[in-house]
Amino acid sequence: MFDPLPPQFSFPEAEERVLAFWEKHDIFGKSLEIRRDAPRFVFYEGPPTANGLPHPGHCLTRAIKDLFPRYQTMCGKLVERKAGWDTHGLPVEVEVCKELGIHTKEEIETYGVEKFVRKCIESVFRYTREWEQMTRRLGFWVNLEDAYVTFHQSYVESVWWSLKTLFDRGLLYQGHKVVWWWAQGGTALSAGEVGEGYRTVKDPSVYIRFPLVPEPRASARAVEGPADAATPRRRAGAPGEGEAPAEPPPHAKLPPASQVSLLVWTTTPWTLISNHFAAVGPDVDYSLVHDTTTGEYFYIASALVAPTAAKLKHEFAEVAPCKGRDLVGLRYIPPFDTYYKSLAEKTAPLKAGGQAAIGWRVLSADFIDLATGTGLVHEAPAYGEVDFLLLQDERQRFVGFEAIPLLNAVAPDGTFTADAPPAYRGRWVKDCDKEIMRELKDRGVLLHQETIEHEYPFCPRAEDDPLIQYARKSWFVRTSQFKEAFLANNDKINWLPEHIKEGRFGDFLRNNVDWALSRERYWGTPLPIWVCEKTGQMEAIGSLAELTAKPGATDVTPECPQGMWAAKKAEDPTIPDHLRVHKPYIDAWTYQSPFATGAKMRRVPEVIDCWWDAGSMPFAQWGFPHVGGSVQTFAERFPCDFISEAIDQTRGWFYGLLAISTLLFGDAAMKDEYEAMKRLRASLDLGSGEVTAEKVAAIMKHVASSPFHRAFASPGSLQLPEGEQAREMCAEVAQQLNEMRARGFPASPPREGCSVETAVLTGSYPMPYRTCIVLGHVMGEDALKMSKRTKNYKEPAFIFDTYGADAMRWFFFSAQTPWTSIRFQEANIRDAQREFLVRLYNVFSFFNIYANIDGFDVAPTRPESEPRASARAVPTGWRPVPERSELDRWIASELHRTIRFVRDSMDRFENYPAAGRLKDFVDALSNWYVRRSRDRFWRGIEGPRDQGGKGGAFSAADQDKWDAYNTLYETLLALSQLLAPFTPFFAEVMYQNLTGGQVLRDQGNKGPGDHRAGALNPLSVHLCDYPTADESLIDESLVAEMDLVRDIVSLGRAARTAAKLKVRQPLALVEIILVQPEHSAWLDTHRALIAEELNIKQVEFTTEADHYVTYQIKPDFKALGPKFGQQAPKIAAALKKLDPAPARQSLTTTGELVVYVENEAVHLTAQEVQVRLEAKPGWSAAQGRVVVVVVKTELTPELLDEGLIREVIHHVQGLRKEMNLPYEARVTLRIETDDVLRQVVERFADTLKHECLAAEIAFGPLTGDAHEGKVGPHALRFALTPRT
RNA sequence: GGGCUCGUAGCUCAGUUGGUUAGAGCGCGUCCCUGAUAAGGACGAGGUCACAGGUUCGACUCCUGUCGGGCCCA
Repeated sequence: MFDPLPPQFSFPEAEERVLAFWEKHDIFGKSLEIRRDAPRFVFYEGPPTANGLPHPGHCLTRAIKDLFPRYQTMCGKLVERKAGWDTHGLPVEVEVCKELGIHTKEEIETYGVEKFVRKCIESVFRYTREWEQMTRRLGFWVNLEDAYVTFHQSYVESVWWSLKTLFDRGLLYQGHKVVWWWAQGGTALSAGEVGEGYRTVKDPSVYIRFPLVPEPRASARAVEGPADAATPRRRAGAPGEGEAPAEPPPHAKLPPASQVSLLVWTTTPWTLISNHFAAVGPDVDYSLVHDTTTGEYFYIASALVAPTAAKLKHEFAEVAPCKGRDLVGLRYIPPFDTYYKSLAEKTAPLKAGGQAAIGWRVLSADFIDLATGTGLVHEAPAYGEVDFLLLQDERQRFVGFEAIPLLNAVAPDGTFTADAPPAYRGRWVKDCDKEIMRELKDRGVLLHQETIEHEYPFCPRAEDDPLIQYARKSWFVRTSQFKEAFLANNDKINWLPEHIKEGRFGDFLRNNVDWALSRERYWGTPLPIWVCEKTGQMEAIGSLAELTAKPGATDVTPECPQGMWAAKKAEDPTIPDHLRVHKPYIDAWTYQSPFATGAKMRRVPEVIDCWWDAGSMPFAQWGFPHVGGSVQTFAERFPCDFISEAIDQTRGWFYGLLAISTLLFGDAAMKDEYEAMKRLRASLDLGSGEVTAEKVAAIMKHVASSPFHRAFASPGSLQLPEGEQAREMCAEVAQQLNEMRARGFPASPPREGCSVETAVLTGSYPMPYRTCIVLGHVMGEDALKMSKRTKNYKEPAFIFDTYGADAMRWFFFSAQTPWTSIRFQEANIRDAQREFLVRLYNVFSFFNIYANIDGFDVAPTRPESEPRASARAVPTGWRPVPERSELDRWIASELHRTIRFVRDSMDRFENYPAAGRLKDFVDALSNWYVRRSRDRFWRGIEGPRDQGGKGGAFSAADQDKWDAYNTLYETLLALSQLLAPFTPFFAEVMYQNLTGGQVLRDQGNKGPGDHRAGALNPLSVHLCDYPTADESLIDESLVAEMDLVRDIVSLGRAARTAAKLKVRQPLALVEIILVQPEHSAWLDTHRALIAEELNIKQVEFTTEADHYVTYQIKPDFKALGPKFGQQAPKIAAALKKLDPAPARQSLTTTGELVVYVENEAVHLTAQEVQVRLEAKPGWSAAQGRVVVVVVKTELTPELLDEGLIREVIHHVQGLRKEMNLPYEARVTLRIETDDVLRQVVERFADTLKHECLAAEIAFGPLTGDAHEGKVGPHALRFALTPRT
């Protein structure tokens, strides 16, 4: 007995029961426990921020993140799922500021950094409860209790370890970065904030003369390598070598005394004071023009000569054209001598040899815009990002990176410094624009000024404050050095969709610039660098313990003589301990400088980019390497097998993971480590010096802190000294190494026993993740971005309550590939549920109802003591599938084909094809297997139920019935397991019901629950193994034949429709014409089935039916094309001309066909052509690829009468339903109609009585309410009276 | 402005190394079933595969350009 299903099944209610069941029995925990010793499938959780509410996009991410771990678990892997939370960063600070009603850094300082940071820590978990509810309700199994949190001390210290490692390897450096700067507030703004504040404003637009230095070209440019000079910035997309070499600039031919200038354009006159270079596009066309008004000469972009002349109201006569690259290297006099007066003659050595001036030269740039201006651009690198990058590229050409200074006459508060001319010092730069223009005009440098309107950003908090681009000191990680390693790692990642690898992500990697790490903010991982107050020398610190162990380390401040942390903690014991490693507490720590006596080391003020936090999670989630056991824990779980996030993470988390892992664990890291080891050995003098326990301990300590030695080095490579103690330590290390290798670390293990050196040479790239599914964005109902304001999407909770989590999950998995951007429409979710879950429920419910009616049971029918082949229960009438009927063998074939397909797809992380296949299978089960099997389920039972087993005492009819039950039962049980990763709730409901489990019964559903199968099955479907395809049950030809029958039936119906003959009208004959005779023998045995489905009395098969059809011989291009190439269309033409009947004859008898192309015989095989059939006109026929179905449309009086009676039955049954009569209610039927129909009814009275459960049929005029209908040409009035 | 990506039926989306009849669901129309029943099913109409060139014997598919949407970066 199966627990009866509730009359009104509610998916959301059932899901709540399932959740309670899972929690009560800790099914998630058990699913890990049963795989405790299994190989790992490693999953990394990309940490979300909990200071915003979860929306449908997060549901998609979490659904995908749940699907594959569940699948892999059922496939026998251990899939730990540690949750994580991203807690640092500007968004958190912004939220807190909103709450406090403040927004500047100054206001934060006034409010108090300590109080502010404590507000931040409260804010980050504001919506934790909502996140946890969503996660639980969606069925995302993840370990929330043991989540990693980026602000936790162990996490921060782990991040510190990574930064210290990089600092010690010289990969962390200080430089400049141009940011959008709010000068009045003294802070940089994020891209998002800048985007908020754009307004249309009027700004000056000025044309300035940069006179060329009147010295001979030879001396001016001799130091410049022309090819080098013509190489634009690397972002330009690689012109460079192979390009036309630069020509001498045309003005060289002018008389020596000629006045030649660059004509330059800018909209920020205040930046001219810090002018450093001029830029041209190397491939842009320029012209040397003669200003006939003044007699001087200008360089100007050819395309802009005319508009500029018009503006200046000068006449320009073109003298000679040239390319931008010809101008590169020319020197000029800037409009202000701020820096020029002292630095004009300064040169610095080039890497390529020789010297070059450190400024006021023409550079080549790729950002020259010919829409406005003059095509020559003034460069003040401190005030523009592209300008600054141009400077960085120029610096690369010099021996010392700092050989060229950054010229900057503006203070962070936006006023001119002492470097600027006295008139402007101390004044807000934008206020000086007018005076600067007047001065330049007076000096004759400014040729023209006007105003333009354009979009310019303002501070979104202080609307009158325009932002400026401004270079700030910043810390960088030298990621650009690792570009090749990034690309090599990227190559090993399985990206879905594939184009991410070479497209968006590969592209980003190829254009890699150094990671700007630091942020001048408060709530983030503090940058662990301490600076000597005297010498400026620096040290990185890897942990709090390391810091406090430094000589003279203390956090005593004037306000806190007993130490800041102790004081604050005493003041308020509720301060979370994790804050010890945060601002402002960490800033209090100082220690003795190792660089200068009596000097102190103080921390730099910055915190770091929170993307570095997130990208560090592979090791930081374990507190690696400080926390005990974390080295091994990490090594066993790196790299991971699977991550998934939305596409916006390409440059965020996906990049962070890859970059940080490559920097820390890549071959360059190993090489550095190898060198460090060598240095350590040398310093300990192991070669000849005395071996002491201290020396061994020093080496072992080093080894212990190094993941590379643990993972890559063999004890031999350490060249440890001899001795009992050393040997023991070696053995210990060796054992650990072997264990880690056994668990698959590193990703590509070097040969057994090879040294670090060999590992470096063989190259072992630690990509942090093997497979990454990049999700599309979830859009609102209107295909626009989801917006809280317009409310264009339904809340997840609403979907859960209305349709359930399975409906949402199934929609995500089955409606589109995961990288398609999804429209989150309620209707789509409802449809997805109806076409799959509801359909499956109907089949499930069908089984449940009739299995209980017939007493089908899966309880063991033999004594427990009797040995069984398997631990499975033996259900009523069970026998092996091959002994069952064809239909059973067919659905078993389909089931196992489906299992095979779903496994293949899921192993490749392709949920969409897998879901599609499951959908098709459920469709086949519902619309063919159950439909065709109904009679078997409904047939009455002849003998007792408890026979069977060996000796099979069932009658053939009973056995067939039990076969049907067993087949449907086994199919549904397998389906519940197949679906478990996709729709874990409904899968559990099915499984529990089928195995006598508890989910439904716990809720007070009545039902005896008397079968014992449950005891033999795992407690939950999620503790089962994923089904494995049994190839022996797959009968491919049966599948093909059944497809053919379904095709034939479908075509037959189409033929009927075409002839306007409804299925209710019986017909005499259907002719089925096959292209190939191969299946006809099998089809012959299925005449009855086809006859029944089509309501046609006689079914005939033939391959020769020339009077119904014509033949067509068509080329099969897939075979012909590669073989005949250009001849293919000619062969096609020849085939078209062929007489098809004899051609077909030739093919069937000789298997060959000869056509003539340009008088040459071409021999074609049967595989190279396709024979098609086409019905001749006048027959009602429908054609498929290999079959034509022709229906005989002739209606005899007998057939017509049968049709009429079916019509009458249809009407009566309709009325029964309308009257809500119980299925078994017997009725009296009264009919009023003409004589003809009456005679028909009388003739078929028995059929009518049987079909309509009519005990009596009465004829005569009807009074009162009678129903009316039309039966063919006859009018019909009728009424029903239930009999008691 | 640059990079990536998408554009296929009224709507939402598939389309597997290029092969000549481009698919599904919804919606629509016609019909069937009435013992899964506030369900279920069949059939049909509907497409210049955004546009324009090119490569090829052959292009929805590959290349170039244009137009339009999205994302990221300027």
